[in-house]
Amino acid sequence: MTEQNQAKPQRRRRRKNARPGEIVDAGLAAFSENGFSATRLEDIARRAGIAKSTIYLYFENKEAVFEAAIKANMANTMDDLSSQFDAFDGPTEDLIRLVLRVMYAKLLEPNTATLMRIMIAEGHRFPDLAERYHREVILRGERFMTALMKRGVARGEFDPGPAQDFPRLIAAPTLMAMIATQTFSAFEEFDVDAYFEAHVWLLMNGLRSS
Amino acid sequence: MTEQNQAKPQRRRRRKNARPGEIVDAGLAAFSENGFSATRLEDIARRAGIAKSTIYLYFENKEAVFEAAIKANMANTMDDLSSQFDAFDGPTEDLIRLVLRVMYAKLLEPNTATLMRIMIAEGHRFPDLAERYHREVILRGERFMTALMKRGVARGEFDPGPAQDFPRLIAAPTLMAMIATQTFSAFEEFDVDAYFEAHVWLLMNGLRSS
DNA sequence: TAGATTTCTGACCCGCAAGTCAATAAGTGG
DNA sequence: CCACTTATTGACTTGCGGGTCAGAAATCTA
Repeated sequence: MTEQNQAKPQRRRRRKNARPGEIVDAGLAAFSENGFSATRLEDIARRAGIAKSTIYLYFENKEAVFEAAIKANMANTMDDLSSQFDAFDGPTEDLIRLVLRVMYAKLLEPNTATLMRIMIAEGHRFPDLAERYHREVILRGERFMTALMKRGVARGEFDPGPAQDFPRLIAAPTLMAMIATQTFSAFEEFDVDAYFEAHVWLLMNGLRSS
Repeated sequence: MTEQNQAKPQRRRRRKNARPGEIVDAGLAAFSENGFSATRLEDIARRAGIAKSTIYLYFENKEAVFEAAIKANMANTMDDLSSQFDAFDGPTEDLIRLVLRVMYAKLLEPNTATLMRIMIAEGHRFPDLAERYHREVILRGERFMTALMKRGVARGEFDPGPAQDFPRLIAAPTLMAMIATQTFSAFEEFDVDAYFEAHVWLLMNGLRSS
């Protein structure tokens, strides 16, 4: 994201405006490896190539770094999706394919996956973050899926059915893929592409009007 | 599960064989609220109504309590499923319905949900636990789902298709429900029963032979 | 009822990580 | 090149929580 400076020769460089970004990046990386509690500010500092105390020049405390890291990543999570939708004119199946592809790409990208994982795990300890995540990611995603469904029904491609009321059903397998690659990757081969195809196949069969 | 003794009048009671169970229960409760790192042994002790040092009579250290808590819960997670399968004779759709119902019940039970959540979040910090979980829960679950699919195809109820290769697609929405109820329940109404119906509907439509 | 034995505990130790601050080096303008 | 400002730091304090242990209390045995 922002500039890396792991092993710059010159120490003690002054970079007031670049610092917050560097700290946030380092924080995201560190938090994703160990979760919130087990991450030491020292870790973050080392990753960012600065002293621990420098962090306190830019952030109130550890929690503030955490929040900033999450917010930074959350901001652009959903933007990629909307751009796909607007100017598409083909069958809804193709559109869903496209959208799901973006979702898979997003969710398998380590930063986002990590963020999601931490949110699932420690969300209830940061209620306002969880709320924000829910509002900005989950709900927006759902509205988006709902629009897709409606489009399909309107064009006579899908039958209306109870699944229309739970757009998150469409995304659920993506979550599963995230977990497979994040948590259990050491113990199994997981062919994301084949899984993706199976996901789409099952979904389309389920939605398609008969 | 085992006997609760939050506020027993008589203190310092000796209950050698009941202790481990009590500690494990208290541990599970505590860990689920705060995750592994943020949980203090003091918390566990208070919940179990004993002194912190008593824990060390029965467990090596904090991690051992965690492992015991997870193992205790894992042991019987899958047993409920197998019992359903064997002596069933109706259409596979009904069987899947039955199985999914058990899965939902299991996963929405706080202890199990919690365990799963922690596994997702901190799994990679406990590789052997994650491996065990993967083997005893994920893989067993998958074998089970595969058997269901085969049964359906053999009876001519389902078409063979790529989804057969990824039985976890069937279970994915259950995971989503877990997260909705665990992490975001404060911010939304979530009608589990309606969701369940929609899940089954979409799934059956997707699998059914046309 | 009086040891002997076993379970339990409070007080303690110790290391680690969050957070502070006076000293210091990097820039800046004259 | 020399004050002057300000970003940066390493050494320090502090509190918290994991882990230990000597002794107290419960239970057992006779």
